[in-house]
Amino acid sequence: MSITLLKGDERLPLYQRLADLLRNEIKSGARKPGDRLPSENIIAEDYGLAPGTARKALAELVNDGILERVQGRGTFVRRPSFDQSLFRFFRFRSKGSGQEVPKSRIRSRSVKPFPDHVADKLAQPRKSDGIQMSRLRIIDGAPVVLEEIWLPLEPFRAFLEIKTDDLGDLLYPVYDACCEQVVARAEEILTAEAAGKDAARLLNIAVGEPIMVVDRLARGFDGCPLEWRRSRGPAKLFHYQIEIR
Amino acid sequence: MSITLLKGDERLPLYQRLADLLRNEIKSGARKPGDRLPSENIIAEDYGLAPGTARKALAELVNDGILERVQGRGTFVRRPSFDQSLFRFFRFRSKGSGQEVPKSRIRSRSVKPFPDHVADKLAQPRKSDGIQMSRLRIIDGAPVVLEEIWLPLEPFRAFLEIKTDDLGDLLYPVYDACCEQVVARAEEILTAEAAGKDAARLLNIAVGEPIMVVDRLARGFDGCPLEWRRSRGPAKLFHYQIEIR
DNA sequence: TAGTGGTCTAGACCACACT
DNA sequence: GTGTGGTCTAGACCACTAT
Repeated sequence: MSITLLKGDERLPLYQRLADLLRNEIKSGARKPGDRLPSENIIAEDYGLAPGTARKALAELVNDGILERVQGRGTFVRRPSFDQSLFRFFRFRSKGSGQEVPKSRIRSRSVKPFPDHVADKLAQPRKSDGIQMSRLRIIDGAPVVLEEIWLPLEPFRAFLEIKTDDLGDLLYPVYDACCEQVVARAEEILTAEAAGKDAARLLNIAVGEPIMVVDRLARGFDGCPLEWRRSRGPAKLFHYQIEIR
Repeated sequence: MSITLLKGDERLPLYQRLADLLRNEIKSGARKPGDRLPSENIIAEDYGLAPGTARKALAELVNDGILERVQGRGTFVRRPSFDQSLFRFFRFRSKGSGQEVPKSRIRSRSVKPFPDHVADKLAQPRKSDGIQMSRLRIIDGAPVVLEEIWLPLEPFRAFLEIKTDDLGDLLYPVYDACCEQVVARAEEILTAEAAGKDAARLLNIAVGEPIMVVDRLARGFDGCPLEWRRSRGPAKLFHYQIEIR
């Protein structure tokens, strides 16, 4: 057997070391979403492993949701999907079907100083300027979610040049197209609070009614924070279900 | 190669059919939590498979959280743990550490007719009698969660004989000990509402303050519903976090 | 037809737990 | 020491995709 070409802790199994290596290549951006990886035989050959060992490493990454394998086509770096976002538990379905993206109405977009808690999340200096946006998401003409979005000025300066009319209902593709920033993952936190005056008016509910609050911090491949947003919707529209085994 | 001894859809791979078979044995109660399975070699032999194939089936069940494997000891049916319950996102930690089970104060226990929505969940006839219990969970002397619990009269009649003082802070072990009912899994649903008069008084918050509501339907191995409970706590103590990849 | 991943086999060797 | 699961190898054959 040839010498192992994998670095890392020698006590770890080979398939682990290979998985870590590939994970890092993806994190660092050396491999981007949609890229095809070499076949398992090629990978195995390259690192002096048996195909089964390479296969096990790939299986682990598939399990982590980082890779996707399609029989006959190859192994691909998975594009992040927000299918599991807490957001989808707001029960907006346009009458009948489900699944659609709610329409957005942009209420404002401007450059102003970050609130301290946002600056901290985005790893920006306190009191420095950022881009703030406020949107209302609407289904069948009824407001369902109010969003406050913050971006660092760099690298999102080009985002300010885009006409509001050209912003669709999804922002992440715009970040990619105009600023070459790709959201790779995110953390979400769910809390609840009583509706304040402004939120109540915009969401068309009574002051003091409970609302669900979802804070999301979106990150790039390198883990660098890209966007912070807070989404608020009436609690009566929210319904989150999990399984315990 | 010997004939396959596995039933099921012949188009499915062998490891899938074996996994399905074992899953059913566990669901039906033929194998109970804590039971040790035969070694992978024995299983492989029994069904005329290669060890690697049996291994893959077992790996799948480990991934599903149904089995647990310990090197040198064997493969075991996993006991359900409520580590992932939404419940743990109520931020009660006794000063300092975390992790403890909050103390319970039983407020009442009696036999009365199910509310319709509870009867439906527990698959009992509407208007029939059930066991109702109300508890307050307490940390450091402060009330944190109010619970309403419903059980079907059968098979829980023996539960009524137990002295309140003998009920600890955890109920599921009691169900097992006195009624031979084991909770195998559960579904939880999270919503929020404004505190009513009673809840506010018991939880020591203002009327109208938002509270988080977790409904849980616990089931036995056969999927039969065993217990329904609704837990309510102040939203300000609740903080739920997820990762999106 | 060539190349990919998916299934399955049949072993060798190691680390760990019991007793 | 014996038996368990964990790692790793080296292949065969199949199903699917692209050309």
